[in-house]
Amino acid sequence: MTLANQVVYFSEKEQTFDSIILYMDLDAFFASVEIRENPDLADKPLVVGGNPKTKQGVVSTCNYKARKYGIHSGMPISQALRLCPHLTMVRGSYKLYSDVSKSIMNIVKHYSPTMKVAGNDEAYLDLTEIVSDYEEARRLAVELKDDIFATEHLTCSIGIAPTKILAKIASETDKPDGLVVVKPLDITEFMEPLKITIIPGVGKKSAESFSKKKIYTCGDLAKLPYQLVYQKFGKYGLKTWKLVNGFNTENTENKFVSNERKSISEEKTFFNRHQKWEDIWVQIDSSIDTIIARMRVKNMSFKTITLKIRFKNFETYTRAHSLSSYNISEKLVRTVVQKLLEEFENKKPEDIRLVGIKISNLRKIDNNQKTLTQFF
DNA sequence: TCTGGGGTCCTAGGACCC
DNA sequence: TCTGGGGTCCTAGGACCC
Repeated sequence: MTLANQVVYFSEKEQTFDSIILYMDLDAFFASVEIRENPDLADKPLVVGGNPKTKQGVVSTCNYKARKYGIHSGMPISQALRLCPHLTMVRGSYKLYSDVSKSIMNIVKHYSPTMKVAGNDEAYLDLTEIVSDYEEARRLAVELKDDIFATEHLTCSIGIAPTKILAKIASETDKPDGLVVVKPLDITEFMEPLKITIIPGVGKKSAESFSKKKIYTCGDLAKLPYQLVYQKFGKYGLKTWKLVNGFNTENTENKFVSNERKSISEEKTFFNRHQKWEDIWVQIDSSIDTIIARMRVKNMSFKTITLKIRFKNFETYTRAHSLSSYNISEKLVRTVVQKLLEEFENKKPEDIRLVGIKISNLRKIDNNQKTLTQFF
């Protein structure tokens, strides 16, 4: 299809903003909790994650002192140590983080009944029905920050804007302990100087392809004709173009509907690498156990099983099989995984770096239906 | 340089059906 | 001797997020 035939659709909804959204993000969450528990760490560059003894693994979170050295989430520990040899490392107390997170989300909940928790350390609040304007929203945000600090001694950054994505971007521009409000009429001016990578979803690869067209900031993208953007970067590019030009790219009707879980998975990396097939099967069985247990707690059933294998050269394969109907049997998972694994049985088990199991195509088990079948 | 773990979403090709 | 078109489901891989 040629470009001339392509229809680009701008709806009326995209031109209107009728919501006020607050986004809250806890600052360097895991690292901040560690510092709260052990104040001696406060003045040191600190990372949570990885194995301090073997220096394997990656950075999960780091404090702002560590970020000054160029350290960031996802960076290999060995590289972080090269950037900062006197780095302090802790393994992480994930149960504690989860408890603190729950406590904070409980506080946040008081500020609006329409809330969406997005991970351990972030949440969106719909303030549309709660406040009458952006100034009132700002005052509410200050209150929320004080509330969180008084209870949990942690700081957060807040963005307020007419959509979730803009509120998130707003919060990113003033960290830590920031508060940024972007009103509908200020969107394009606000976006213009920001780096294109500030947009959630624009990662390394997208930034690279944008830079080939001399696009580095949101303003660079905004200036281009949308036809060209669509041609070069496709659907996602066009959506990004609309965003930086101040269009509303969000579906306002169901923006706070909490979505059902789509998959449950577990994967494990072998670090010592002397495993035999037996050891790999021990790991697989244990993963199947936890996954099925989690599925049962959620009262769900599955249709698709996926095996993931990564070799030490980082070559990664996924093999999936879908059943003809929904199922809950762990035995069946094992049988299917066994079949899927056959393809790799001529490989050396010690060359395997990671195995993962995933169930997807999930469906809630209908309790009414269950009781009905008891009668018939 | 060495790359965790739990997720979501997107793309592209192929099978199959009407 | 030339093979439509739309929809749906499945698989594999990859980008990205926290």
